[in-house]
Amino acid sequence: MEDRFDIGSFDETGATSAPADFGYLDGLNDGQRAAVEALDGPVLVLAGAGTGKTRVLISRLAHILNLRNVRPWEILAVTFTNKAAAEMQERTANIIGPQAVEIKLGTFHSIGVWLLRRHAELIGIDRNFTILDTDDQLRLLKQIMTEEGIDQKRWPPRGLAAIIDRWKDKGLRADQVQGANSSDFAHGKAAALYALYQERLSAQNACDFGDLLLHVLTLFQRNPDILSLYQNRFKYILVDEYQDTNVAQYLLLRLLAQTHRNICCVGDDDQSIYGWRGAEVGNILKFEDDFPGARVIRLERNYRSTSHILGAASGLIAHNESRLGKTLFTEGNDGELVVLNGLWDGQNEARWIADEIENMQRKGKSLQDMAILVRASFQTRDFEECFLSMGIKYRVIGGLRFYERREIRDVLAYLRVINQPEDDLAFERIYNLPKRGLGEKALEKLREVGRAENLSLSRAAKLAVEKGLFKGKPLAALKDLMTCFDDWRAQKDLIPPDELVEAVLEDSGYFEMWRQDKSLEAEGKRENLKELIPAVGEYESLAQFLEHVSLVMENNADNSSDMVSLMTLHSAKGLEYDVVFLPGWEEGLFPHQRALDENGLKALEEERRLAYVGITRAKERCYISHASNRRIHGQWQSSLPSRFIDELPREHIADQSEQGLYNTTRRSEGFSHTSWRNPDSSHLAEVLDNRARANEKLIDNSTKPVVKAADEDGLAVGSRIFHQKFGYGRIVRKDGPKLEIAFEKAGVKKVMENFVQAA
DNA sequence: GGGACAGTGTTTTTT
DNA sequence: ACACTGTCCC
Repeated sequence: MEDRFDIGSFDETGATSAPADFGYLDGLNDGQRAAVEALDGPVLVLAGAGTGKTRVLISRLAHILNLRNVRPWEILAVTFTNKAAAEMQERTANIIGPQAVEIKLGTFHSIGVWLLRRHAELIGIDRNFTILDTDDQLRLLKQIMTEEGIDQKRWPPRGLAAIIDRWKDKGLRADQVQGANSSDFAHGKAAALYALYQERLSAQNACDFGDLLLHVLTLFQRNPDILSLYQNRFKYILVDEYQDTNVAQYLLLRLLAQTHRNICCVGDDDQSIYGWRGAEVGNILKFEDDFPGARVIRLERNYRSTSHILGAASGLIAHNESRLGKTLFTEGNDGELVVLNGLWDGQNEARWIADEIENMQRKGKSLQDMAILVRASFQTRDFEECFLSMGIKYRVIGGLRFYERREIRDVLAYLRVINQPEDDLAFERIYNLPKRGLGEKALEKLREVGRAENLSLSRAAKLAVEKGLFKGKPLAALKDLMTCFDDWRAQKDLIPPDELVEAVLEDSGYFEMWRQDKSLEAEGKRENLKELIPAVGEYESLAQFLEHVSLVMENNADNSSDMVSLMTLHSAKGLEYDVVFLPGWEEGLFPHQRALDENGLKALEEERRLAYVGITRAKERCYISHASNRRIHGQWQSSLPSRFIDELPREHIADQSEQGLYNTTRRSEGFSHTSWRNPDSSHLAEVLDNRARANEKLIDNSTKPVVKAADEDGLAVGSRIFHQKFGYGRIVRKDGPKLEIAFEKAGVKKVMENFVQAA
């Protein structure tokens, strides 16, 4: 497949000879049609949620091939996820036939790898370089920090990883951040550590994910001849989810589009939810400046949701200030109001949702058309417990992927060393796994040899054995391991990759290790290992398999049986369900306190977009809920309804909340919003002020004590109490351990007995 | 080299 | 609460 795309070798003779079929244009609305037909020049398609964006992209691909003298491989189509790429590939093939596979279509990263493997030598690495994932990246950084004597308690390696990632997202190489004030990490050593890290990566012939883009950028910037090859080749460029591009990706696109200027970016600024990992909404906001003369086409007709759902979502997102602004409309029916409910705690919330699910199921709705979308993954737990006990089938989407499991990563490390002897990280992972009596000392010796001879660990190991630097048990162990590697490498291109993996599992003693292990999880690990073999068998070579693994960490979601889906809001982007439940709309959780602490108003807007993404996933019914009490990190916490609830237009909402549990305006001075004082959040400050003022009123008429018989703890209706979070208040109602309390500052709330003390 | 213990940090996630 | 890390000691 690789070299079919070789520059210069392709056929320039003309466009498709078959008579053009324009069937894909049928049924497009005006906006969609305009977006499909505006073939030349820069085009920005602002495609709101559910407006048929993918259909437009695919029709556009077909239209280009039909009308312009262009071969499929002269079109570049970029997506963010493999899933999106696969979907586009498939749907395009349905329209234009087998030539669809010749379109250069993939994720930014897979296209980066493709380019890098062709021109690796120009940026100083070998074409069979290894792609490191986050885990390897972190281990390498830890090593470097240890060597540099940096206190990893004070400066967590994760922090450094994030700093470097953000630099790479911005398209900044180590030499471009020297002396950057960007970070006082480890007393300003971040830039130097970044440089060291890059040195180590090249020495190991490895790239991290950021490099897959940054190296290509460097390649293009330093080799104008290479750049122009691709500038000429790619006559049409299409970009999906443009709002998620980071600066490096944007720079790459801008370079590539320079010659033909036929670039079409499709995105929705209101669905930009990845700012925290370097995405720049700015890219979409300033498209017209970057590509002068750009046509901007808005897709505003929503085909997905009922008008109440759309109304609720639009009303909410209208509270964001930095947006291009779209007005989505639907010609579908009103449908049901968006249901809002406030509940006592997380369990009740789960129970209520479970009941609703069962109701709907009884009315004939299938489970696979329903989803529960949460802000943070720990929230799925209450639901899992509840569904398990009620016998509702569910599946959790996201979480640990197959290739991230420890036992799989261990085997992958073996395979990586076989494939690429320079891969020290992989070598370190397995040189003593299973235990073969090689410890820290042995590794240190190998490192020394490696440094002296400028060799990688696995090469140094071989040399050390030959030179007789080891004795006794370590010698035998190392010798044995080296013989194994020699054998495996010799066989690597002679036997199919699955057989090689089997050999590795047996010869290395790795599988045996789990056979010996009598612990509960060992069986599962063995199962996973066995599952790995046929998976590898699907590839032609070991190298191909490894590349697939590092780029396509697939979420093998089993779509076969009827289950409710549970996932985070982030992973729900791009999906749709008839019925969507959005639990946990509480201050602190959603919007997430930590996001607000770190990024203030900017984060608040991103959280709001996340809420918007959530609501717009729903086609027919949407349920939003919040709980007054929730256990977070083992600690019970009371919380207020999310400010996003206040922002939902009432005309689209059916509030089912119990009286007293839910009041929009219960915020006041002195608690919950103390932790973020952003000077430029005046708008916010105003909102908070309004809420506080409303609270004053509420307190006045809610503090009438009604005295009843005293309880054994002295907690009776009418008694004055103190609560950690809400301050002083008076009990107005009591139901076992559940108290309803009129707080002096916080308004009326339901609280558990054990959270208050008599005052 | 492994087991016991203390300490720590718990948003989101793709590539 | 809980899971994961690092450290200490045998």
